[in-house]
Amino acid sequence: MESDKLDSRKMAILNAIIRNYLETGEPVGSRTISKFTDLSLSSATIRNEMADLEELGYLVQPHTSAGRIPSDKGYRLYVDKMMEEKVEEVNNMKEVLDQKADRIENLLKKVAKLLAVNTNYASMITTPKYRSRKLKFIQLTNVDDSHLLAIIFLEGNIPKNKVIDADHRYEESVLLKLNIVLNSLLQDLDLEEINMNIIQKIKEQAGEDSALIGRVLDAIGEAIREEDNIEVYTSGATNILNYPELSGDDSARRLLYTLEDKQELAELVDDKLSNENGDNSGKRGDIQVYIGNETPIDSMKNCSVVTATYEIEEGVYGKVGIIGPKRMDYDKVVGTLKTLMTQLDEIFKKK
Amino acid sequence: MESDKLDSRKMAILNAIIRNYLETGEPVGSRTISKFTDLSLSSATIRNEMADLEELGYLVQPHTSAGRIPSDKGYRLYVDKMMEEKVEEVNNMKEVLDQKADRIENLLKKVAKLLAVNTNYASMITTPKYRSRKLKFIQLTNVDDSHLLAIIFLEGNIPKNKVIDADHRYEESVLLKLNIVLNSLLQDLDLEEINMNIIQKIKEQAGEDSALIGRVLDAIGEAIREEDNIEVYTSGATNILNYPELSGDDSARRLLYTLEDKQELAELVDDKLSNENGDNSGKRGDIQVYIGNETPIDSMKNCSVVTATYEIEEGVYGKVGIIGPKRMDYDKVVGTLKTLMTQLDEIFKKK
DNA sequence: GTTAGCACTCTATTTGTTTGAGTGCTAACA
DNA sequence: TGTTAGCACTCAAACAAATAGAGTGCTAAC
Repeated sequence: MESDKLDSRKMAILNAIIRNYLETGEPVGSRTISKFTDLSLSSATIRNEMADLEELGYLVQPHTSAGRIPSDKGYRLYVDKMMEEKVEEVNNMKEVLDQKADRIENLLKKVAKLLAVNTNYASMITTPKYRSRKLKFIQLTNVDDSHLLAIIFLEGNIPKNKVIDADHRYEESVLLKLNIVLNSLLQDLDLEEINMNIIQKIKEQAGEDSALIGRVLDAIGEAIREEDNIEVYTSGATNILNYPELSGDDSARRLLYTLEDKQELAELVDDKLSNENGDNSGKRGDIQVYIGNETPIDSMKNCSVVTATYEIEEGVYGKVGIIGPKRMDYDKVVGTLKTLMTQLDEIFKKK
Repeated sequence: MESDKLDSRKMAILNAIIRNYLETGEPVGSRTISKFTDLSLSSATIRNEMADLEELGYLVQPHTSAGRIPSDKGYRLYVDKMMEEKVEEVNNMKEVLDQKADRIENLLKKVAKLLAVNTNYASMITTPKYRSRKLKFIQLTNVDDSHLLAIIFLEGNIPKNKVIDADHRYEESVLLKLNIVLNSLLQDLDLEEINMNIIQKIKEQAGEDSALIGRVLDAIGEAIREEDNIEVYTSGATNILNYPELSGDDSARRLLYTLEDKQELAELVDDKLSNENGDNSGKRGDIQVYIGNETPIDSMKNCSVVTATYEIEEGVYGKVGIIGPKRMDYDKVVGTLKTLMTQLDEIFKKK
């Protein structure tokens, strides 16, 4: 039994086969490789080598009289050892990202679209995940006779508005007092730290207006939870339909379905793609490639998924991903993501 | 030449054909109708009638030796004259709509999903369109040494936050003064009414802080424009793939594409579906049915689109739509939309 | 006006045939 | 011993012909 290590000729042949298949999408035969490469070997020799490569699990034959196509293992080897990382120019990246995006959401949506347009695959991007948001600052203001507005600033300078029902109009002086009480006791706390003890203190200090406090705390809770909720934006989902190997069976349908239900997708991505902090993932700038069955998301088992982690500030990460057929242009996708990461880094540092 | 008016037997036959076709999706033949109805006519007679109906343009024959299917004109007659409007129960509607939805967006998203799940077609819903938003109230607050927060209340009690760059920290008293100036001069104005004249006045009264005023006004402009922007939420787009008559050619692909690009879709819906205020549309509770080519949106020409207009408050409308194959279950869809409209009305009145 | 009957049309399905790409194996070669 | 030419073999895809079945239109009789 041969060792699992491939000699350089086998490597060259495998490389040629995969490159050819990525381009054409057709099973590639011995004759093609014989001409296509400068190894100057006859098709017969290639055939022997191909048979070996198949036995070793790097290639697969769709049927007896067809050429070979790469197996997942083959792709894996290609991605790990053979891929040439060229730096990818990304069309319009500069213009798109330089537009002022007041809200991070809008920036993320743009990024997703940019990726989809540039690669012709589907893309997705999550909002960044904070460990747990802390309250930075809260302010109550009169709106009308029966409503107050709570402006809630969370860690990361994110303002949230919550309208609160009130039984009557509050005097400015009362609001001022409440604001001071709330801020002095709640500042820099996250949800877990706001316990009964603290709540009790606030209510005491608030005196007769303690009824309102409950509603204010609810509003804070809501605001924090909302912001903690990871969201996912996708783009180019319909690009998937361009790849016959996916639209043939109902892979494409299932994939589109997953991409459409953002709620579920967010959970999947959060659970499955971000979870493996142990090994290689999670470090900024790193790119992960999931090939076929390696993908932890069921409906993407017939695809490859390439993800990257962006860092918006110390310790606050989000995920970007590109989903395409297994025969995706890995060089390009990885290059594109790397370029994007660099650009995003610059943008976030500036802030 | 016969009159275009159909006698009651022709009506009955056409009705039977359409109903049958809606169910099965297969061209329906004379024999089927002969048995299916209680007209007790032989297939030969039906055949003669069918030939007439075809000549009159209500039916179409895909090919010589096939049964007939309804033409757009046939569907139109069906929708106008034959449809039986049963009141549709909508699954879970109560539960879903009763959940407190603090933001109108969330309610709309839920409605879209509800419709898609209940009908098995695709659904879309726009945010309501205000004529032009007026400013109700603005308040500036210190955030830190180089930023202010502008809380901008628009007509309809919509709070918007804008963070404004500041060169230094402003004294509370200064902010108080600015707030008063801004509110006294800008209250209840829309974008068009905020003209150079007014801007000049504000700057005068603001004195040395007039530099800031420009940025504040920009923020107001942005807030109003953002809120004026119609957005569209969709759901169940992938349901489209369940209908072979659409996924056969690339209708489905084009439709999915349209539904994915919310930006473009919003414009289309706004332009084309809301535009015809002249005739029947736009009145609350009215249902419009666009069959095939009647649809003003290109990528939906092979579909039928059923829309309704909801009213969130006096004069403020939005559109809901259901997109499905031409052989959609019109009775059900119209019924569902009507039920929904009633429910929404209740919700909005409560507010 | 209605209907039975029949010839006719056209699609969809099946079956068989051909073509061509590609393989594996063997035997000869350097 | 590794490489190659040659050949028999396999299989999917493309094409063609045959068949079955659903449905029609028309005619003639009721």
